[in-house]
Amino acid sequence: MGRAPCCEKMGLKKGTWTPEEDQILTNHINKHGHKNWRALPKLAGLLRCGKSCRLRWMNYLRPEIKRGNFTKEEEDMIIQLHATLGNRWSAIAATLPGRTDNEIKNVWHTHLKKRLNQDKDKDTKISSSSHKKRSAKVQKISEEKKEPLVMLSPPHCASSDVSSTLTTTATDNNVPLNNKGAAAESLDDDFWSQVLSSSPYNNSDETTSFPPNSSSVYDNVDFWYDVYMGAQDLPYF
DNA sequence: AATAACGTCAACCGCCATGTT
DNA sequence: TAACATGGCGGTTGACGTTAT
Repeated sequence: MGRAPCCEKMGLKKGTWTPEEDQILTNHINKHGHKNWRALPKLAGLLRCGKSCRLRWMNYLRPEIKRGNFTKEEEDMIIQLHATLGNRWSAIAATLPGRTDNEIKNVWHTHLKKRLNQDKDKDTKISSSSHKKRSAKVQKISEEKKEPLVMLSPPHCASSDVSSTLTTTATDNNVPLNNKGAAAESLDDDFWSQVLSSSPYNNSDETTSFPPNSSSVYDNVDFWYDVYMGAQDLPYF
């Protein structure tokens, strides 16, 4: 037997969502949550397939979604994480609260790829001082890595810790939280173990938080930068 | 003013992983 | 354990807005 189609094609609306549809979906989810996406449109009275509803909610309607342009810090973080994670947009999104994988993917394709190419062109012409700084930083990291490493096992470094630290912004009990945390959890344990063991933030002090506590995600850019730089030393990449 | 070219972004599609029966 | 259902992810598309000619 073949796989069941995602949704009934007949009679279901496609394309841009109207404000009315948004309102209906938002009201329904605020009231009942979204335990079953496939059943949701019928229950809410929407002529959309469940997948479409889920996408609309996840990428646009969730209250924790941050709209507006990406900051320089966010863009830098995306570039750095992309170098490490590749096109694992959901994993990258897990580190940027309020940003969706779709949004990050779009920004990457529209802005950042270009920016990277430009930077690359510049780099081939000038050896920048920032590069030297980074090299010095990497060297420092390498030196620190000579110390015995204590591998953080997932239960300790726990991607769930990552997700809770980085993505938990909603508090409405009726509304299931953004599941992007699960995306972070989906990262290979091996990956995080390797990256973290390479990171200067890895030490035997179990009280060290991951990432370090800070008032905003932007304060963590250095943290992710260091994780990234550490990861670059891994043969895996 | 017209329109072609380009950029942006919301949304769709198909596949895969995981959960359930 | 197999079959199926569902959620989630990444790639891609197409509509729309903006800029250049």
